[in-house]
Amino acid sequence: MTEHQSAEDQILELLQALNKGVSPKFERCAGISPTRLRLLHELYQVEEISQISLQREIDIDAAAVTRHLKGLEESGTITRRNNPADNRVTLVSLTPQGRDRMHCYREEKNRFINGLLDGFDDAERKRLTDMLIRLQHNINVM
Amino acid sequence: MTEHQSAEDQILELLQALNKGVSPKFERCAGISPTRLRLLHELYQVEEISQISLQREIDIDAAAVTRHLKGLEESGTITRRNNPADNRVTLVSLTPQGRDRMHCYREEKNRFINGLLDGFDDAERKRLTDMLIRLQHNINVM
DNA sequence: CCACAATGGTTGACGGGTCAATTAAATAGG
DNA sequence: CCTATTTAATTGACCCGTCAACCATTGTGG
Repeated sequence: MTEHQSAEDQILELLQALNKGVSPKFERCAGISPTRLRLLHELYQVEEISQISLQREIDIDAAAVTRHLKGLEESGTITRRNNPADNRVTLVSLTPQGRDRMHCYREEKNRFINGLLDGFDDAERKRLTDMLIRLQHNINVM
Repeated sequence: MTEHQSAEDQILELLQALNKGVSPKFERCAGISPTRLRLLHELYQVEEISQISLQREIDIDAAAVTRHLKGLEESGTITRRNNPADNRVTLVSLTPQGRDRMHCYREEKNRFINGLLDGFDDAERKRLTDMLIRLQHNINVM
């Protein structure tokens, strides 16, 4: 059967290899893990947000959110308090230092992305984005 | 500064989301994790191979290799023995049952990839592959 | 009003990857 | 030859994600 497998085959492995490369490199460049930066990015655009909303934005497990926030709280990047109107929810917000740090992070992130997309013109960036979206869609319907 | 960030920004998150989707879905479809299948795939094309060569092919940590092989050995998929010519290296090979199982796995993998690339014609598949390779390259030189 | 569901969050255990330290074997060089 | 270095593999500790169990709180319907 499909013996020209190599071409398509490669794509799966490329995706895996790519991700294996991207995250550590990003962390080394930006000084923060991609996931944590996404958390902070959400917080940055908002005064205060419940943990559950945060989780739904970021789309990772609630347990992972809890643990990241615990770390970020200890490092003085965020604060948490109970929602007086509903004692189940905890509200999260950036501390002033957290907001400060975001400026560096954003720059590093832009630098990183530009490096990653080096040699891609606008049209290619768009094509790449479209393809990734289509792949994502295909996975979702599987 | 870069305020049209959204386009490029998206790519990082798309890559992350994609990988988050691909691995579990693959495992659910194929009944084995992508990494383990890659290990078995290497073993499939060879009579016997040292752990270190295997590791270099797959490009994961030696510790991870050890643990995967331990699991695969317990499930009767592979066997290991010492290289009599060099007692440091252990030689790994598929058991007959392991070879059998690979037939199913390969089919499932092809099915999965076809699903993933649904709607991509040959030209697009090639373009995608090329782009992924370029991204990988960009990361490596960062 | 009260029992029962639903919701938000935390915790523990597990899989999968990393790195660092350790062990055993082989190889080199004085 | 014997020490010193390199090499292959293993182990332990850690990070990050998942799932499942649990707790507290809130909402709901008889």
